[in-house]
Amino acid sequence: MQHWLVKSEPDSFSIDDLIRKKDQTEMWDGVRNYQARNNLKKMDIGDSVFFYHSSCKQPAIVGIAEVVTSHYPDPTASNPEHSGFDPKHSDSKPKWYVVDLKHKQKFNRPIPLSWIKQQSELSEISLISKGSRLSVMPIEASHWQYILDNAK
DNA sequence: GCCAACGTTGGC
DNA sequence: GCCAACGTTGGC
Repeated sequence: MQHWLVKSEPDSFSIDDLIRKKDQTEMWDGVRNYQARNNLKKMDIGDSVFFYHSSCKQPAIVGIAEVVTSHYPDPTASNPEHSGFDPKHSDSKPKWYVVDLKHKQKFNRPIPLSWIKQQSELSEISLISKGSRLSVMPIEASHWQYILDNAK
């Protein structure tokens, strides 16, 4: 099993929004970056995902979701009415993909970015290293475990 | 609101 | 294929 981290701006879609969804599940659409997309395509059903709040007062990992589908074409990319529309994308020749994510756990204590930066054990984590602006990134098992142990 | 760090675009 | 210009992300 692999571990991941996805970012979301809580003003647009927060972990509480995910919890309120039917089956606590949401199609994770709108990824329009090749590296992030490639990460998305590597996701397997059952993989665990940190839910990260970005561009807000306290950027932090706020909980865990689970991958419940394999990747499939992003329907918002083939909808001209949608802001994520891409004329180079089609259902027969998809360019962009989504997976469905299901809520699993919300931390009592979010893990702030500021704390993560202070941990020498996490100095190599993808979240704070080069290319850290990706909205979908892999997390090493050791980093995952270290964060979990401090989340409770 | 600023700006660093990227990614993307497009002229050549 | 290079690279300048531009756009976006996201912390601060």
